[in-house]
Amino acid sequence: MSGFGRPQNPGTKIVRTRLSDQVLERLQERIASGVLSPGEQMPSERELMEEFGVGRPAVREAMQRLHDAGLISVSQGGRARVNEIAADTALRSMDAVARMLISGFPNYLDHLKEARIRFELGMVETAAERATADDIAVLRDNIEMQRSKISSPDAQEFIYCDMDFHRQIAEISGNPIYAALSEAILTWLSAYHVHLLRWTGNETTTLDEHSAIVDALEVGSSETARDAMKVHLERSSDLYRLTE
Amino acid sequence: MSGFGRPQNPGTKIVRTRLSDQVLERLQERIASGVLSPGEQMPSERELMEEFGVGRPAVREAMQRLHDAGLISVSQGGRARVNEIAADTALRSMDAVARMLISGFPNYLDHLKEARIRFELGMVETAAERATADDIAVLRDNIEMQRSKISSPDAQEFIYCDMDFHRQIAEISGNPIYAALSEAILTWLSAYHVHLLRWTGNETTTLDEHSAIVDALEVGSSETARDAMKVHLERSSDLYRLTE
DNA sequence: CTTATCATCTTGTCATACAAGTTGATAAGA
DNA sequence: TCTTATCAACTTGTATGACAAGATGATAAG
Repeated sequence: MSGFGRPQNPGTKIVRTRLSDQVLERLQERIASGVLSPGEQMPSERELMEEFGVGRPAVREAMQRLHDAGLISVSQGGRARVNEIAADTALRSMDAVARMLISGFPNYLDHLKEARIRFELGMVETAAERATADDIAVLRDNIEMQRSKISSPDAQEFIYCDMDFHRQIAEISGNPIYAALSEAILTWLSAYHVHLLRWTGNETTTLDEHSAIVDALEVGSSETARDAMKVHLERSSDLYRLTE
Repeated sequence: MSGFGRPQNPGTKIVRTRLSDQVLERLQERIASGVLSPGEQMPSERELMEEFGVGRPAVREAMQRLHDAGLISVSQGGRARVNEIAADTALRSMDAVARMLISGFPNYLDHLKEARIRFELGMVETAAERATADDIAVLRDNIEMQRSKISSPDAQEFIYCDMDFHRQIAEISGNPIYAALSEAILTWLSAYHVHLLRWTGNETTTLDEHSAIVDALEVGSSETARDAMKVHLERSSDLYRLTE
């Protein structure tokens, strides 16, 4: 758990930088600095290996890592394209590890649930400060939409509306980090509860709680919104469970 | 922004799965299921290419991606070792993208600052519920340590103590996700303020605010701790700035 | 028993070759 | 002239062989 922001002590062993590391660094620089702007720009592997004076594996591995990080899209036959970077790009790159963490250590699911509650409480406070009349209308529409799905043949439709509700609050907050993080957390949590969740009998309770939250957002009261969200999340939190 | 938790429509175009993708998936399965436990277990590339019936590039690229995700450690000459997975493993894999996001879009620094404040507020509430007498003692020690660094020749020593204070609160919360996220956010933020920060004249104010937070933690009052942390963060927030 | 040497295994890198997909130009047809 | 089909030239995906460089453990010398 040694902080990785610290300047390294002069006694640490030197790191062997592989060629692909250096190529990766150069390419990252170009993308970060905008020399390679989002679109169709990426040079071919042959051009890059000639330019950097390295073999194809070095270039190839660097490109592979850029692809894994979500910075570029590569497809057979065509040149690689630089993606436009966003907050969800970063989170997507840790998706696999996060899933392994949750499935490998069940208590991480509890930690994630706890973090999610705190996160949503903070988010709804921010949303309360910035919600416009249009935002309120969108949320009210969503509630009605969800109400219409109560007796839907596909039970998951109801849950998708629920997720959309929280997604919309994330957008209202105006912070793209919130939006991306909310999306990611919902994805990870839903991977472990969707298929065993019924909600039978709690649908109207959920809708009432959502309405209370929107009411608080409408009058711009952070405290009320936070309290309403807290009630909502702590009740429904029990629905996310690995076993039992 | 299409939700990636949704089941894919049956009309979407099929994905060409590369060989390295399949190898990666198999290896990820083995690590997640514990067949490959943390330690020295990883088979050599030759063994894997023979076992899976693919060429070395496919195996190699898969191993490379495992390395980038932080799941294994590879070194020239020796076999790859499986790392023990933790929350910071996941966050480290998005480090590069996060930095590009902040440096490329300056307003993301503001978004991150906002998110950090909300995050610390939630974290300190949790910490207030769980802090033990020993935890309080550690925090008090840290404050004294930081006080001794006020007139240190190296101004950054003071800041490192400050970061440690927040790091310790993260640990007290008992949630490893908080600890890892706190660490990561501090790292990203400090990359953009450490070198231009003076704090001259504010050192004692900082220490007083820290003391107020610890006092609240000691009596286990979430609300008081939250308020104290809010005062502290909103005052010092102005110190993080790209320009000006 | 300690230490130095070395054979062997490993990953890092390169070069070449071919398969498979994409793209744009060219030629045939309407 | 416009549309369409064909194809040549790129591109990435993959396999193979080769050599360099580091790590490891056994062996031999002291």
